[in-house]
Amino acid sequence: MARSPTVYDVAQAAGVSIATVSFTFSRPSRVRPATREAVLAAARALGYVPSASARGLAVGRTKSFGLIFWDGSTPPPGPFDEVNAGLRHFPRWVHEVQYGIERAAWRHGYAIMVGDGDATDVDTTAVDIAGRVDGLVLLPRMLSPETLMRVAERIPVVSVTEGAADPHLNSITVDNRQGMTDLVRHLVEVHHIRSATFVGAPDTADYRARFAAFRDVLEQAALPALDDADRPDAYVCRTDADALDLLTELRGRGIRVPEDVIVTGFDGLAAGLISQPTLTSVRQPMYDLGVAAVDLLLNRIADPRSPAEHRRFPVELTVRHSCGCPA
Amino acid sequence: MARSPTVYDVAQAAGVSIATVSFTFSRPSRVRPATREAVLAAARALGYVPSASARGLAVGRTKSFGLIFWDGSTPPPGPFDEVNAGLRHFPRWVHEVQYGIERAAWRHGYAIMVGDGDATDVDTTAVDIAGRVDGLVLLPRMLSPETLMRVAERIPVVSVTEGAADPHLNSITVDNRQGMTDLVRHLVEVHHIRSATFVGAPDTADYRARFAAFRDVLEQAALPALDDADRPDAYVCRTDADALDLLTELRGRGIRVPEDVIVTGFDGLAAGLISQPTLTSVRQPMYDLGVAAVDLLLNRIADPRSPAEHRRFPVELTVRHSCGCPA
DNA sequence: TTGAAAGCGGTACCAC
DNA sequence: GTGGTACCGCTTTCAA
Repeated sequence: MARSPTVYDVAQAAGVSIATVSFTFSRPSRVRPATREAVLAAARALGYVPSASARGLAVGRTKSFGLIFWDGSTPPPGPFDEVNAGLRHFPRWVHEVQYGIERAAWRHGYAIMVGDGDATDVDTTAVDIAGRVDGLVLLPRMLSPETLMRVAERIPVVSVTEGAADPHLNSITVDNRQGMTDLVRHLVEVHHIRSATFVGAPDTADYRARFAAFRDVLEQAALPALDDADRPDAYVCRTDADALDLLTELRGRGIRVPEDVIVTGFDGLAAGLISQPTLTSVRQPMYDLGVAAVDLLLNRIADPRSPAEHRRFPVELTVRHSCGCPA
Repeated sequence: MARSPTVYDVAQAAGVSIATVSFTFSRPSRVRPATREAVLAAARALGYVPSASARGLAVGRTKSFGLIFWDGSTPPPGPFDEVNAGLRHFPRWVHEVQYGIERAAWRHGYAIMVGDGDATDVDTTAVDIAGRVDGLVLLPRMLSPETLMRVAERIPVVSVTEGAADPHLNSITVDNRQGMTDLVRHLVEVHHIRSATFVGAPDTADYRARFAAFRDVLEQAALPALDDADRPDAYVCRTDADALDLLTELRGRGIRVPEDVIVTGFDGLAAGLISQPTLTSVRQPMYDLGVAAVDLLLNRIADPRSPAEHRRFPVELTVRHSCGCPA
């Protein structure tokens, strides 16, 4: 790990100026073939690797987007594979969104810088990452409003699946209301439930929307929303993660799903495909959310004074066995 | 998106020099509380976001690791979710390794920069990413030897699951030989196969090791390794991806698995949990491979003159239904 | 405790 | 077509 060669070293070795070295890489046509060859040969011989920091500083762009990764799950201690049996920790919602972001960014020549949104001080992480990239994707429940504004003033920011409190911020959301409505109607009309309980704290915009839809459908059907004390006909969980946890708990208590009680999730995680029973849920188009996020970022970069965009994606009821439908 | 405030702006607003601003953030104890407050207030008021490019240039480190992502699958066109039904495209081997890398890196305060290894010119991508980070993780089958050496001369590099051709490069491998041996022995001893065919090109070190083990076990048992023309008792695939493709093809031809023929994979993808039939395979500890990769990188950074490390991980036979064992 | 100033490694404008 | 050079924004040594 000797000191890395720089443009200066390459220039000297090739007997040209650093400007010529720079041009050789940025606009090869502007430099005479013979000179170009000499520069490239010198670069190769020295093992020249351009410093992105220097370039970024000079041009003011980094050709990369940042992603503040938010997991929301306590990372498993111990051997991951064992703890993850049943796909409980991977892949989750974020991973699939991230994959969409990555592919979309790569297609446009951007790299992705992923920072830890589960760190104790997310705001610091966010500012740190923001300082390195040309645009930032935020996942739900992340930053303090002040940090958010601070970052958004510097680079384009898109918030995935959190209604934009501030209309100046780009956002991607999903149709939580429609998804939850479809789900609960299915339970009412097909499985004739007489009561239901909503499981999970409605503490983000997404979840509040889901809970509201849940409550509305029950009201329309004149059915009661029971609290945890009673055993309802159905537990409607705010996320798949909640639902999977509940399945485990119910099994421990000897309560059968779906025979004794119905359980449903929301998100469409892979784990719901292999759970016992398989999980009825509402599937979000996670990959596409990620792709759209990059799209908005690129739009803002192409035209910084364009207005903020807000896109809403449809979701899809996925009927499986935990609601009593055939597996 | 006005011009971003810099240390100069903050210094001016706070009535101090840029050195003091810098110290306020890097060594707060070195500056008098009153001064510190003034600087922080100014920074907050201006919405100061430090430029990582400038810092990186100044200190020569970026506190980030690079990952050249290699998928090996043709990215699905069209709506991803539909194409990915059955988890065929996500999550794959790389995704789980990546997750391990990310978590491990974050734990040590490093961000992860992910670049596209499926791009037409991987070498260029690699050099580009290498110029931005303090260490690089390479996934299988990636770079030309020249590029590899060039990059490795500049920053620590660890190659995941590719035997280190060059002993100077850190590497993580898995015990392909043992895994394949266990698998084929299972087929011979439990399912009494009389013949088998290896499916998939043995074009990397990993796969060559698997094929060698496959052949050796058959030889010891005095059994023939048939080529594709004949129908063997078992198709032993070099990867799960190959096996899943084969399952689809066989179903199309009306051939039943495992009744008519056995099919096995290698890797332990999630898709094998929900395939019809579920897939007998050999599971790699992907997450742990990622964690180990970061570990090696950190070791080299802590002591640049320490010798290259090579770690080999055990794998585990995962018996499911496609070999004829009970589902 | 604070400030002045010299880099860090590129880019790109302006001369020649 | 090529070279000289002034930045880009931050860190860090050295003096005050």
